[in-house]
Parts: sequence; C-alpha cells; structure tokens
Amino acid sequence: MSAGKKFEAMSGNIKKIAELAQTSKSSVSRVINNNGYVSADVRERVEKAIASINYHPNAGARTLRGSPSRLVGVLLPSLDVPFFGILAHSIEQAFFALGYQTFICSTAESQDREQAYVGMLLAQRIDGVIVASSRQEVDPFTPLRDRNIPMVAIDRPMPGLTDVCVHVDNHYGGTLLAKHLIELGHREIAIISTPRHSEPMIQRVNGACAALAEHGLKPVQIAYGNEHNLGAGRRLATKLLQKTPRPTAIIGTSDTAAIGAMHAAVDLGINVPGDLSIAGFDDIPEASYVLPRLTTVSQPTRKIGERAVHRLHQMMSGELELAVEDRLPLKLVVRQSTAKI
Amino acid sequence: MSAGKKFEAMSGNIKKIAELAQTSKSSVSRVINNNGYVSADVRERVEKAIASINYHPNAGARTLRGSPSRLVGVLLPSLDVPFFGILAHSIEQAFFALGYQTFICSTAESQDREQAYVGMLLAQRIDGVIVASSRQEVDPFTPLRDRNIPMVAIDRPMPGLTDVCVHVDNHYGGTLLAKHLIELGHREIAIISTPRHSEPMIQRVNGACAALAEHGLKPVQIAYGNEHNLGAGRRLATKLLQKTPRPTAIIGTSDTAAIGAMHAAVDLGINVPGDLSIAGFDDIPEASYVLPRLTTVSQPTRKIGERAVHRLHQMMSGELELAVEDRLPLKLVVRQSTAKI
DNA sequence: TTGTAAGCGTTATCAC
DNA sequence: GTGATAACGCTTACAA
Repeated sequence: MSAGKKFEAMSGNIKKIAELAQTSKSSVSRVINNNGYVSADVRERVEKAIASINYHPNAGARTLRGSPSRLVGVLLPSLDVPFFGILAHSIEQAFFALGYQTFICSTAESQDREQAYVGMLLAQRIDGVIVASSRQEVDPFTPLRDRNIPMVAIDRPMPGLTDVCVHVDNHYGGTLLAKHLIELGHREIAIISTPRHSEPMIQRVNGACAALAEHGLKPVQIAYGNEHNLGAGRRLATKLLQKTPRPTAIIGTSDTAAIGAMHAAVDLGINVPGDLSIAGFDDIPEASYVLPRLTTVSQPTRKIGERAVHRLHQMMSGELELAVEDRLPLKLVVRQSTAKI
Repeated sequence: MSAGKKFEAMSGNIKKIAELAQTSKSSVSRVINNNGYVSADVRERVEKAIASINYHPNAGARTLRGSPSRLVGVLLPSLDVPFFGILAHSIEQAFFALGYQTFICSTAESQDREQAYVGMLLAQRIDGVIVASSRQEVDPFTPLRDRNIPMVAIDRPMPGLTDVCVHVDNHYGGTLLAKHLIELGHREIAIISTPRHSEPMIQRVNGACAALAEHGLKPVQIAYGNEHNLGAGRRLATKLLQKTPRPTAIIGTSDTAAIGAMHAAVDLGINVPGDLSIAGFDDIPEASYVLPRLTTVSQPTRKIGERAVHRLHQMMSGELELAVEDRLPLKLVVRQSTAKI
C-alpha cells in the first residue's frame, strides 16, 4: 500500500517520457531545454508524451547538475503590516515575471528566525537574496555572504554584508515633515517613533530634528515604542497629549504611528487638524483611508521592490559587480491632517 | 575565471565533510539525520567539520532520494490587500513552525498565472498546497489533484478539487449585517459587492438578501465592481448616492468596499452615520483605523490560516483521509459607522 | 541527428 | 560501528 501510494503520487520522469516517445533520455532533454539537434519528428513525439502525463522536470535534479535553481529568498521583518506586504507583493510579482520563484520569509524581527531561514535558503541553493533586517545586525546573514550569494539590501543598508542597496533618503524625508509643520507656524512639535531600533525610523527622527534645529527649535518630546502597529502609536500619543502644555503638532515616523496618534486625539476630544496637526511617513493606502486624510511623505514602495529585483537580477547574471546605492525619490503629500496653527 | 567563481560559490558537500572529519559519507549522513549507529568520537568530528564550513545539506538531492521536500505552496489572488496579506503571513508563520518552507504565489486572479505557478510548484515537488482561487475555476489546479498532492481550499470551497476546506459561513455573515441594519430601522438598504465573481462576495450578498426578504424587503440596489480596492467601492458608492431617493444604509461585502463608500460619502458631504449607515465585512485592521470606526462582520483571519496549515499538515502526514469542512465563527462588531435612522 | 554513460549530492542497503 | 555502492532525475560530453 505504501508502495502503491508512492507510485500514484510519483510524477513521471524523463525516462518514462523517453519510453512513451520511443526515444532516449537525451533527446527528451534536448527537446525540453531547446538545445542541440532534434528532428521535428522526435520533437513532436516527445512533446505529445510530455503533455499526455503532464510532466514537469524535477527542479532539484536540475540544480544538482549545476544549473541555477531560479529560486530566490526575500527576508522581511513582517508581512502583515501594509508597507512590507506591498513590498513583498511587488518583489514576488517582479521575480515571477523573470521566471524566478520566491521564498518570502517573515523574520518577525528575531535573529533566531533569521538564522533558521538563512539555513533553509542555503539548503535550497537559492540564487540570490533580498534582505531587510529589523536591526542592522549582520551576523545571521554572514553565511550567505561567505558563499558569495548575490544580495541586495532593501529599505535600509546593510554595511558589511552587501554594497548594493535600494532605499530612500529617510533623513531627508524627516526634514520635509518638520519644514512643512514649521511653515504652518508650529513650534511645539512632538515626534512618535516606533519601532525604536529600526534604522529608517532613526534617520527620520534625525532628519526632523535637524530641520527643527535650523530654526532654533527642538522637539518638545520624542516618544519611542517597540511595535510596528496602530496600538503603539495610539498609546504613545495618548500619554503625550495629556501633558501640559500640549504640542500643536505630532510627527509620526510611520503612517501607522501617525494614524494611532489620530485615534488618541479622537479619544481625547482633540480636533485634527484644528487643534492638532498630525503627519506620517510612507503613504501606505491607509493614509488616504483615514479621515481626515493623512499628510505624509510618500515612498515609492512598489518601485523600491521592483528596483531591488532588477538589481539582484543583474548581480545574478554577473552584470553588476560594483557597489550600487539606489536612492528613490520621496515626496511630501499634503492632505487634511495638517493645518496652520 | 568561470571555474574559479563556481568553486567559490559552491558550498561544501557531504564528501568534503567526510574528508574533513576523516570518515565516510555514510557516517556523515548518519550524523546529520540522527539515525543508525555513530560513535561519539565520529559524531563530534563530523559536527565540528560541518560547523567549520557552515555546511547545509542540498535539499534537492535529498528529495531526489525520495524524502519529502518540506516545501509547500500557497496560491492566493493577491498579497497587497490587507485580508490576503494577513492570511499569507499567518500561513507562512505556521508552516515555518512545522519546518516547512512556503512558496507564496500571488495569482493576480489570472488563470495563466495560476497555471504557471502550478507548474513551478510541481517542478519543485511540493508536498502540499493551500489554495484560494478568485473564481471557482478548477482547471488550472487539476494537475495537482491528478498527482494526489494534498490540497486544502481556503476562504472558499473548491468542489471537484479538494474536499478539505477551511472557511467561514459567508451567507450567515451577510444575514448578520442585514439584520443589524433592519433593527436600527433601515429599510432602504443598498449593497456594494466587489470583486463581482468572488464566491465569498456572492454568498454575502445572498445572505443579506435572504435576511431582507424575511422582512419583506429587498435591496434598493446591488452595485458590482471588479477590483478589490478602495477605489472600486468609492466609485460605486458615489454613483449610488447621487440617485434619489438615496439609501439610508450601505452594506459593503468587504471592509475595503465599505471604506470606499465612506470616502464617497465624505466627498458628497453626507454625514456618516447621521445621514447614512455603512457596514463592512472582514474586520481588517483598517476597519478600526477609519473614523468613524467601521461596523463589520469579524472574520478570524489568522485562525483561518492556521487551521488550514493544520489540516494540510494532517493530510501530508496521512492522518486525514476524509472530507473535512471547517467553518470558523463570525461575529458582528458594532462600531460607530451605523446608527438608528 | 541520436543514444550511451558519467556524474551532480544524498541516503538506504548491505557487507564487513 | 563503519564504509562501499547503487540509485534518485537530470544534463552533457562523447560516441555512433
């Protein structure tokens, strides 16, 4: 029974195709891979045989012979927050178009998981990896580097790991937000930054502080959280808004944080943007879902994914040997959540 | 140079480990797989050798010998809409915990893509598949069924493909929404359903209509769209709200559609819930992001993913041979977007 | 133009 | 306890 089952589940192989088509394994291989000489006659018989049992060449056996696996890995902190969901989606789609299959790995900000994933990807003999690590920690990924696996850092650079990076200028984005609020007349500006140790968030805070400093200002408070979700922003803002004097504006280092702050304001009966301006970062779809619609710095999320795929593809084809840093453009999008004081 | 490169990129193999540890391939294999007799001495030498070159067994070669690949596929219509993003995430996490690697495939509602993905998954010799197809179309997936690949349908049944399904009772969910609005005094109720041909959406519409019929009512209009995004709902609602007489309530068959409708109302200066009640379906995080927060039917999205993984795991271990239909519970969540007329 | 045979990395079988 | 060896499915010299 076990044997019977195995047989049923077993897919045909190249030998079986050869038998069905009354030819040899080599000829079948030649047809499949479209190389070498094959007569029209043999080709037709083989194609018929392949279709007749819905045969698919065993990818593992192929890579065993030295062909690239056409498998790639994408390591992201999570998948269920909008920004990374969209990023993962655009990456997966772009790889599919190039004939690659993607392992999307959600590392949940844990080094143990990162390490486990790296091991699995190596075992699958992936051709390349796109990586965004929660922290700048390089350790879990060094086995990839040591094997010369082509790697592209996305969303944040990974110095010491790879010299190819696709991201945005988060520092500059931070200055855009601060300047916008200053122009609107705000002087008492607070910042909500979460998750705390994420490099992009740190850069955004720094940028905002730098722009404030140019006007002789500094943030009335910088509140840090640990999670990348609405609740974190809401909690931090609730605390912050109950202090006196209250800030007249809040910068969230992500839209999620900013929207959380908006909810805190509603809970406390504070009018946005009448009594309080709020701005975010990323321009996820939800930014224009909320009412009032959120002023934010727009990041070309899909393009970032696509560019990273393009770069990795170049590396895997040996067309890119040098260090490259792609900085995609940011844009301030003014909506209804910020106003003159 | 090509050869040199290849060598560099090449990872060590079991033979190399055997040399380093001064033993045979067989003993190395025994250590790795923890079966058969190995002396403590040999074991230690092998483990040291493995660590020294960061060796990872070639997964493809293993499956060539007949071991399961511990690879699974998940076919979803998309990844960048919140519901499927969360579903994909919970599935991937649950599989990781079981030692499986997941191919997340975003089929973009296209049969060509579905077919291409099925071919790729078959070539990778995946052990099982979780599938949610946009339509009830079985054709692209029959090669999986023909090979006896364990399959679980998720979010919607796939009759003729698999008898194992994890979903919710969408019809019942539809009745919950209609009853809620009727209780609030609404009689002029419109429905916005998108994407049109999605089976869950159809069921939700049917459920709502059935509940209305019980009270001698029927929807003033059912508007259909084709996309699963905010814009579709907004467009449909804008049209619908400009007719006279205007409905006093709108049921969206998804939160996305409902939030789109909310934006249409804002654009037209219609107060929600004062002049118009709006309710959605799914309870994605965004449902409580919007203001007013959205009344909706809550679907246990993460649990659905986890249960599907559990079922597939059972099938792959041969513990589940029969048909199973898991229906997870729905719950009406009343928030601020619906009110008495 | 076609077929034979070796070898990719692994594990199971069997002999020692 | 340990080590040869064959076999998994495939591609590629090389021979015919």
